[in-house]
Amino acid sequence: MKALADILAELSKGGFRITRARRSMIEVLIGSRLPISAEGLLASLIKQKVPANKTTVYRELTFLKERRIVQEIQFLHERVKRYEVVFGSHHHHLICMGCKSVEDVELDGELEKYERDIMKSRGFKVLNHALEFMGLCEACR
Amino acid sequence: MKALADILAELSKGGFRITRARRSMIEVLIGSRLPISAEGLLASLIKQKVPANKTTVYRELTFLKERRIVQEIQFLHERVKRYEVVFGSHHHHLICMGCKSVEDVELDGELEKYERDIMKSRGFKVLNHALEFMGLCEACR
DNA sequence: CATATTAATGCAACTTAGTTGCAATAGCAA
DNA sequence: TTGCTATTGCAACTAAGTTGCATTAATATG
Ligand SMILES: [Mn+2]
Ligand SMILES: [Mn+2]
Ligand SMILES: [Zn+2]
Ligand SMILES: [Zn+2]
Repeated sequence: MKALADILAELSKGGFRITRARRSMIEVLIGSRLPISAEGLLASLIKQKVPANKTTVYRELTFLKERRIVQEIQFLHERVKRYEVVFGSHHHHLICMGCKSVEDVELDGELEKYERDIMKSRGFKVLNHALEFMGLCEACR
Repeated sequence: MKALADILAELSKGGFRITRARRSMIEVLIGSRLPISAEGLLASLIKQKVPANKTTVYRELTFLKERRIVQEIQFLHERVKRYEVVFGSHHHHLICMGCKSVEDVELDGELEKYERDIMKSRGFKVLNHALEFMGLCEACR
């Protein structure tokens, strides 16, 4: 779990400014348990009395994506994009259709086996993948 | 691979009308190698001199989805939805980042093992999943 | 064939999610 | 304190899809 101070220091070193909006957005992203949408992020800022604007939010998300500080996620059953802080390792999501909660899962070592099979049998070189599981969490079953 | 005549017969039996637009849309969907977008579908119809309209295309796609004749696919790297005729079995896609081609892959027996693991270790019951692989096809490597 | 019923269509106006140009503002190094 | 320029806000725009409503056209029936 990346700390706010580290991220800010890294940006500062890169010649970028630490504005109120930037700091607050990163705070909200770090504090958000489930991946958050641009709209949700904006609502969070406004609730915290941080003056912010739709355009700023989208531009800042683009900025943070470019720097690999956040990653964009498109859940299959939603039209909006969501964003989460990039942790060390690549992971996937378990999405509860009951309560809409989202949990992380890691199972990449195993997927790599498929990717080798795909290479062998089809000549297709997998560089990336997207996987999400929809279902019911323990509480909702 | 489902045949046009079968689909039309089934719809006719259900009390639905076989219109020029409906027939042509199903034809285009059957004939399209890679999943096609609403816009692409409309362009196809117009090229074939089938009078059609954006609204009709979207409404027909909704109709065909409800009847499980086509399925909607959201590729992660695109904003538009795509549609393909539903073949017998559930499958996934290999998307070439070079030439944008799309190939089908089936590997579901194996994913079920993960889903059982997820159930055991997290109490999360997987009901559905989405998986796509991005990379380079044989020709583009 | 003629005709009634109603499924399907076309148009325009609307919505949602995100983008862009540009002038104004504000971090921060000096 | 000041200058440079990164960042912001606003309004206008775009892309993808949706909706209400009046009109048209499949098709069942006589
Ligand atoms: Mn996550
Ligand atoms: Mn397919
Ligand atoms: Zn739940
Ligand atoms: Zn290719």
